Amino acid sequence: MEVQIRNRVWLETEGSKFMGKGHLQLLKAIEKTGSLSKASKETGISYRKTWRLINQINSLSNNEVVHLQKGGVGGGGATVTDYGKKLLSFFENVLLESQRVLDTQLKEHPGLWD
Amino acid sequence: MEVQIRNRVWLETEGSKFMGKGHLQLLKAIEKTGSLSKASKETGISYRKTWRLINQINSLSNNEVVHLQKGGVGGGGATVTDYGKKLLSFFENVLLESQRVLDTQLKEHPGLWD
DNA sequence: TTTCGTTATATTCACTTGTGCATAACGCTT
DNA sequence: AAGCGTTATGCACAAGTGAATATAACGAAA
Repeated sequence: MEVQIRNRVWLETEGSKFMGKGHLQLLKAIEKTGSLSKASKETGISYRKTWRLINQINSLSNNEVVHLQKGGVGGGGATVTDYGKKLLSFFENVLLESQRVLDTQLKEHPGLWD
Repeated sequence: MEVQIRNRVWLETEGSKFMGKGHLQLLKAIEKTGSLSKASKETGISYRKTWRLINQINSLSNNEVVHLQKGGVGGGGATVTDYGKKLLSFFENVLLESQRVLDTQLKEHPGLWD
């Protein structure tokens, strides 16, 4: 019996979801592409959801996480702020670390799945 | 800015969910009450879902986790097997430990939420 | 054979979540 | 002033999830 341990981690503030896996994917894709629409295609997440997630993380945070420009050269664009990059790095670390711990716990109990 | 870190942990086997938070609550309640219907009321989880979760964990596991008796004395009942108790104990530990690790990570990065 | 409380199962409804499509608003460039 | 690609937003639809309800099936005890 092959057992895997999975987890989902997210940050909350005042009961509202602040940052999760989707946010992380999008922040990375925005860094790479420079726009919400391209990040949407890159990740496979619909633009509707993309916009909602970025709007969420921006409005819940005291500091701006993604800077949005509507109109202008190239039609506009989106960039991850320095603060956003710190946040991204922190959360990515948390994800890796937590999964590592869980896998360890699993290995410490062999023979439980016979 | 008050930030909390949350997580959901579950076990999978062959792509199907095997055990999660709901299962854990129910196993505890079954130990206490001796029946699915009472465990359902105890936890506030609907009987439909209760039955489905227990059926899931039983059919995905090689060993019986909850022993179900349909009909008979008192109409029947449900008991957690010895194996089920081991499983319960393991998973409860994993939940506590993982939350502990996440909270630690959060504390290691003060000033990120100013 | 009847009774009892339980397990087992189908059906319907509401709620949530995400997609897809359409369209407006924007502001720099030409 | 026109064009462009982007952000911003509404609306209808589908899919998944769980609650509520009703009812059948079961088997030991009386």
